[in-house]
Formats: sequence, structure tokens, C-alpha cells
Amino acid sequence: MEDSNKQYAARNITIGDIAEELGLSKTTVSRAISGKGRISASTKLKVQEYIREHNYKPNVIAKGLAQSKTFNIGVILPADANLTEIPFFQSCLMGICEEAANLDYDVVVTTVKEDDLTLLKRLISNQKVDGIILTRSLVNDAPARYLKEVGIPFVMIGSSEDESIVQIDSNHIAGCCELTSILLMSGCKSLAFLAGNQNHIVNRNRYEGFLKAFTDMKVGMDESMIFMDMNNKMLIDRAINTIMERHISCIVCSDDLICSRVLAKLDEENYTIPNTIKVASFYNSAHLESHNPPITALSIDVKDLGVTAAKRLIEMISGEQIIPKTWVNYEIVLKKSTK
Amino acid sequence: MEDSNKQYAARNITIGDIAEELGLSKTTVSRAISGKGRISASTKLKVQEYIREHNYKPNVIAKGLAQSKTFNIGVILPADANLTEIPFFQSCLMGICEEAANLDYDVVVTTVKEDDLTLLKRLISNQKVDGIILTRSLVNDAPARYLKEVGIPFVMIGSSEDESIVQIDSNHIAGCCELTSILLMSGCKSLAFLAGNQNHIVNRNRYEGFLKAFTDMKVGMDESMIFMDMNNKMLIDRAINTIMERHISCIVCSDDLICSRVLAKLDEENYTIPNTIKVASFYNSAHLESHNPPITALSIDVKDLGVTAAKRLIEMISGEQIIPKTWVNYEIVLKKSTK
DNA sequence: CTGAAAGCGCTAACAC
DNA sequence: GTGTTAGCGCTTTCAG
Repeated sequence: MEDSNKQYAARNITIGDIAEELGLSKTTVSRAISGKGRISASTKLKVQEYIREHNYKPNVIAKGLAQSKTFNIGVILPADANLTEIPFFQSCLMGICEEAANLDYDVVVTTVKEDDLTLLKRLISNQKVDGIILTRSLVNDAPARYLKEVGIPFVMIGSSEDESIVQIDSNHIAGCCELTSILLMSGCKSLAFLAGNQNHIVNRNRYEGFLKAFTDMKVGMDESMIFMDMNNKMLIDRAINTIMERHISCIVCSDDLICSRVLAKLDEENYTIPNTIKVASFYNSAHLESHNPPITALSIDVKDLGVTAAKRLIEMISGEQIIPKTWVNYEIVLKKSTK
Repeated sequence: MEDSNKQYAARNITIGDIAEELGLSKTTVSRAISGKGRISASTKLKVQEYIREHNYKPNVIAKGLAQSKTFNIGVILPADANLTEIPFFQSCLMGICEEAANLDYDVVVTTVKEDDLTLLKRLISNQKVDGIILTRSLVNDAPARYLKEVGIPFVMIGSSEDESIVQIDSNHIAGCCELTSILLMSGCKSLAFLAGNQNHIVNRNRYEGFLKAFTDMKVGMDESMIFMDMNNKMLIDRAINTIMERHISCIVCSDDLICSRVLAKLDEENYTIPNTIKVASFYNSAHLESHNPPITALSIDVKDLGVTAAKRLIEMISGEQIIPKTWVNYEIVLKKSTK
């Protein structure tokens, strides 16, 4: 058993211990570690060797206290019922954790339910983070507004009309426009669009992209085939009934959960895909991929969204040049459901 | 705009400021806040009033440094590909965050990929947490072994043969036994069992419960209808083929992802549920619930698992009586898929 | 009941 | 190059 594991039982070794042991001052040891300030190569080496041998790990908390930093970033996860079902946030978080660790930061998470900012405020006032990542964007976003007021650095995964907010997102407008265009060109005469909550910027953007495809291609669109706020199964079932009565050729779902419910309803009514009706979605969940037939969808590297957000935020915290908007790639994956 | 929001821009008010302002010593102010030590009711009140009015928030980091605590708990999330698809961990995390905040702790998360403990070790050696929650349990669990060595308090969501580990779980053996018994009693003559990775204790336990039902009811079981390590679609497809050739009456899936793939394959082959084949699962995902027909399943309050884990861990950290094992309730929900 | 002083582990002027 | 000192914001003996 290496003694690296004993560190917890025994009191942790400190910079003072090293200084004493090596007959140096704490300052010198600190300098050897941080690389800041003048120090001779030889003592630096001596200290670094001692550190390696004794498996010294600096106390980040103390360092933080001295520098008025925490080396933590906060991540706000939505706690609304539906959203737990979506792997999006978990994937984001994976990316954030990975990149944060690379840059020597830790990740503190908390949740926000609807517009209840209690836990967010708590995190801030506890002074345990140097900055915040918002993992979604709502219309008139309350968390974002709060963070702006408070003045703490933050970035948003998602898009906002407020250009002063640092944003990381994939281009949902362009993506949905592209997907819709492909569908139109591949011979779908009529399309229906089903989206979730209109308060989510992402749903608005996908809708906008959907419209844009029609405008760009100079094709007329039936506005009654736009279904927003499809937040429960009943609404979706009803929408599908309408859609099928109208003999629409293809349904575009703005997220996986909706698509999953759409597929259930279509199956229930014994409609076959893609013969009777085609279906396309936006997904990152394996579930739709293993569906029979596989579902055409716009796919995003969600983990990369997290990685990039963490990187941007830590850049901000470190006082580097801030990059207002970062686009993350998407990819349209054509499958049997639209063929 | 209340000035509570200005706290970030302006330097935060400290205990020293209050002391000076009120003509007291820092010690007295500290006592007024913590309630520790003797202090007159009047000065205590005076301090508390000042605090409220000026919206003072103690610096938890500094407090922690002085007490060699962090008031953070760490949560280890698995980063393996498949697991991102399962809402289980996200729901756990919601519960953990909620309860931690109640008890004035914050939640630091990190990930562990397979047996690569790098990020876990990093979290520990950074000394940013007072304890750890493991969110799953593997056979010969590497993270658990490491944490035991290091000696940091930790709890496990899941079960382990190692009784020295504080565990929070629902009784998968009893649950699966009960579910299986119900299926047997309701007239299923033959059952097949499909589970994921055998290294996951939960899969072993469900398997054990499955067997126990047969033993308890003195019914013979066909061991060739046990399919473990069904980690990809191909294996599942093959298993389903075998199962259908043998005219099995019901398939029990040990988790949602497997069940979702099973359903896809059954649909593909045009088998109907429950007429040709019945299906039962273990779920917490809305997706299976909205399936047509709805799937019979054993359901667990996963968020409660998280809440309880956080509670137990913080009890340990606070030196309270430790409770070695906490069972969380499960419920068997009978739906059309087994009728 | 209250305060002075030391200390948690580290950094950052400022001297030498 | 290196050391001294003060300080980050709080707790905790120990006196009084």
C-alpha cells in the first residue's frame, strides 16, 4: 500500500512542514510550487522532489482563501419533473466535470425548480464558486437575470437574446432549417412540428428554423400544423389525431421525450413509419436510435457543449479575453424513419 | 433593487466589520452567530439584527478552514457510455442536492470511468469534500476500496457484501422475487430473465430474487432462459430470438435500457404484447410508462435514495450514530404488458 | 459574559 | 534569491 493513501488518516502535510524539513521559509516553498517569483533552480528542484516523495498536495481551500478564489464552478441543473428524463443535462455535466478537472477546478452542482432561485442564491451567497454555468435558457431567464445583477461570472449553455451573456450552443435555427429543408426536398409535401415549452429558447429557435426552411424554399406552410407546448401525453395524442386526419407526410419533433410519446401514440394507432407517416427528431438518447425503424434526427455532441462551457467560464474567471458566443457542431443523421 | 444583490460587486462584509461597527470583538460576533459559548441575550440579539439588516452571510470557506471541514459532500457519477442514458443518476443527484442544501452542505460532483479512479483521487486529494456518495455498487468495487483505504467517510447507493460500508438501497432481491412470484402466480408458465452487466451488484441481486421466487414457489426454472451481460442490442436481439423460439410466456428485464431494446426487437419482429409475449421491467423512466402497452415494473423512489444517502453521509461526518443499511421502498406497478 | 491572541494553510507585498 | 510579515475570514483556547 503506497503511503499516498494514508494522507487522510494522518494530518495532511503542509507547506510549513516542508519549509521546516528543508530549512526554508514557507514563502520559498510556495514559490517553488507556484513558479511565481524568483527562485533558484536548485531549491526549486529540492522542494519539488520532497513534494513528490512525500506526496504533498496543496490545500486548495487555503490557497483559495488567500486569493479570494474557490477554484470551483457551479452548475445549475433544472429540477423540473420532465427534465430528469432527458439525458442532455447528464451529458453536459460529464463534459463540464472533465474539462473542469483538466483546468484544476471542481464542480459544485445545484438545482433550480421553475423560477425558484433559492438554491442558486444559496450557492452564490455561500461563496463557494467563482462562476456559474447555466444549462438551459428560458425566455426572460430568471437565473440569468439574477446572476447579472449579482455580477458573478457566468455562461449559458443555450442561446439568449441578451448578447451580453456568454453563450455556448449549437445553432438550432440553422440545424432545424437544414433538417426541414432536407425533408421538404426529399418529397414530404406537408410537415407538422411538435415542440415542448415555448418558454425554452431552444424550442423557439427550432421553430424559427422550421419556418425559415419554408421561407427559404418558397413553400407555403400550414400554421395549424405547428404544435407548441406539448407538455404531456394527452396534448400529444390529440395533436397526432389532428395530424393524421390531415394526412401530413412527416412529423418533426423538437425533442426526444416528445418524439418518444409521438412514437408510442403512432404505434398505438397502428400507423406505420415511414410508410403512413415519417418522423424526425432531435436526439442524443440511445433509446430513439434503437427504435424500429431508427429515427432521423439532428444530433449534437452534448458533452462537448459541457466541455466548452467549462472552458469559457474558466477563461472568464481567469480574466482572459471573453468569447461571447461559441457554436458547437451538429449533424443530421438520416435514418429509415424518413425514407 | 435590494442591496442583497450588490454583495458580489462590493467586498463582502465580514465578521470583523460587524465587530467594529458594533464595538464588539470578532469572538463575540462569532459566538452570536454560532450560538456556541456564553453570550448575553442582548448582544446576541444586537448582532443578529445587524446581520439581518446588512444581509451578512458568513464565509463558509473560512469557517471550514478554521474547523478543518469543507461543508461539501462529493458525489461520484459513473461516466460509462451506457449509463448516461439512465435517468437514475440524475434523479439521485436531485435528491442529494436537495437534502444537502437542507443540511447546509454543498455538492461537488465528479465522474469515474470504469476503473479509472483519477478524478476520484483528485477530488479527495484536493481536500474539497468531507465525505463521498457512491452512486452505484460493483463487484469488488474499486472506488469503495479506495475510499476505505483513504479513510474518508462515504456511503454507497446500492448494496455490497462488505457490511462495513454504509449502504442505501431498495431491496432488489425481495422486489424481484415479489415481481417474479406475481408473474408466476398470474399464470406465466415460463419466464426469461435479461440483465445487464454482472459486475453490477444490482443485476446480481435482481437475478437472485428471480431465482428465489422459483425456489419459494417450488417451481422448476430453465437456466438457459437467464441472459446476463446483455450489454448491447445485438446480444439482446439474439436472446429474444432464442426466447421466442422457446415460446416463453414472459420476459423480465432488469433495467430500462434493456427493456427498451427488448421492446424494439419485439416490435420489429411483430410480436404483440401481452398476447404473444409478456414483458416486465424495473423502471423510473417516463419512456416505458408512455409505451403502448404500458409496462409492468418495479418502481423505486430514486430521488429518495439520494435524499437518504445525503442524510446518512452528513450524519457520519457530524459524528452521529451511523446506520449501516437503509432500505428504501419499492412498489410493483402492474400494467397491461403482463395482463 | 467578553476579548486578545493564535491558528487553519496558503499567498503577497516588502525588505534584505 | 530568500525571508519576514501581514492577512484571507473564521474558530478556539485561554484570560479576565
